[in-house]
Amino acid sequence: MLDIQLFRHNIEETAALLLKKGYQLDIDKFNQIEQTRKSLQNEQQALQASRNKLSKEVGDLKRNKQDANSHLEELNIISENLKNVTDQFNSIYEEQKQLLSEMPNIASKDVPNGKDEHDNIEVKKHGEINPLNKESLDHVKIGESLGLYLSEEATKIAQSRFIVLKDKLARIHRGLAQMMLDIHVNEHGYTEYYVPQLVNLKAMYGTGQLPKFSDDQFILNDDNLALIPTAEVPLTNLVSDKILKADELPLKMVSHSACFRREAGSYGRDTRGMIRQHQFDKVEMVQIVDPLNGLDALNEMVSHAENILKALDLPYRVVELCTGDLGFSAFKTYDLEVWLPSQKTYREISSCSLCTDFQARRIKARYKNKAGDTNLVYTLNGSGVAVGRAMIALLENHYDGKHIHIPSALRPYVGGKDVI
RNA sequence: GGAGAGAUGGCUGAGCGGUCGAAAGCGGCGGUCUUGAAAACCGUUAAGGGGGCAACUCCUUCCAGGGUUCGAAUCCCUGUCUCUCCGCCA
Repeated sequence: MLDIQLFRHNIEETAALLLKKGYQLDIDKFNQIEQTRKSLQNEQQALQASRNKLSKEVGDLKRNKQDANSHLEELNIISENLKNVTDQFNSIYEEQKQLLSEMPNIASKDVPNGKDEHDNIEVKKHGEINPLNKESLDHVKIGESLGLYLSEEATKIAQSRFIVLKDKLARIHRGLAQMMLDIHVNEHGYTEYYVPQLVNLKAMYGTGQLPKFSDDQFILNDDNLALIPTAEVPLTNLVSDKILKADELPLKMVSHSACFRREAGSYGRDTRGMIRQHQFDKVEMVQIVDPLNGLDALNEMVSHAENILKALDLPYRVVELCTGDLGFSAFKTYDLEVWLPSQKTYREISSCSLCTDFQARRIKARYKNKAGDTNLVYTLNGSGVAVGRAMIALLENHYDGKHIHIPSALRPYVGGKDVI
């Protein structure tokens, strides 16, 4: 959620910033709501003040055994008015809140302008594109030829966009997640968490998945719970309603979880293979930081994700997302894209975002600085990295026609073998 | 699933329908003392919002939502969560 002060003082400028994120603000409507809110609130508070004052006097009179009837009459009138005004205020206040909660975060000034992913800027390339996989077989062919990739079975017991992995492939998948966790914990200073993969709707609202993107979520309406689309949701909400001490920051958390997405808007995209699934595993990093350190933390987080790809010996590039491709809560985002020989292109495998105080305001995550002031924290999240896609990239880049070559960093996690 | 108890500030915890935004302790901050620190002592310290250039001032908040009342942390109802006991169970 954006700071409402942005709309009170610089609504034109704010509207322009929102437009870059693809949100069209109706300035007149907003101003009108704001004005109504203001006058109703003033009226309500004036009535409350006189009610409080008179009620106090009633107490005094009664204690002195004096007559309070004239006060009581006046109070009846005030009560009636107050009830009226309060109803009106509540409804306009709700309307304003609803409006604000559906607005995206604004982008950093230095984020490149653009419409969609084609306007993203490549900022870095790493690794040589010279895969062992000379025929550019895709992961489905490789997995099936090994007899370890069971898509029909998955469809039988679930639906399309689910997968069953068997034996060595399941082992690689598990090993990848464990390797990533160990690197983040041992080398990058994160604390590992195990978190609920169903969360309440308040938590989903807190990180920005609701109310606007309910179509993308699996929601269990009978239980008021949702399957998490990313561990960012439970991890970030860990600090909701908290006032942290300055020296507790930064908080660096990491978790391996399954992620569930309905992929409502992506019919027909990536239907082959396990690029885009309803259920996939991800190792997620979340940082809660002092606002002064937001950008440094973002750069650091990107390097943490990069280290995973380096450890796996995978060619990748880093792109900065343009304004039109930034997520709802993001202020600035870098994606890591890994080379997929079968598609002859780089595909997203990690996304690291600085969300400034956008989520913090929703979840009331604050910290007290040395001077004793209470302020909102900044939140960041990044994949470190998507496990399924890492496995795909590993298969496609390190398959020599017969075996999958295991990078040395991963070997301890898959039984020590250098080929599988 | 059944029975009972509870939810109060950063934390622990007291609280009679009005003098309660709320005792006390811890913690934080400032000071005295000290070469420095600790201890001791003194002071101070909730959050959110409205109005005002400002000094300041007003409103809201004691789990959430309703209700009773001139007035609710306190009384009533509903919900959520926590704890204890019983049942079931990976």
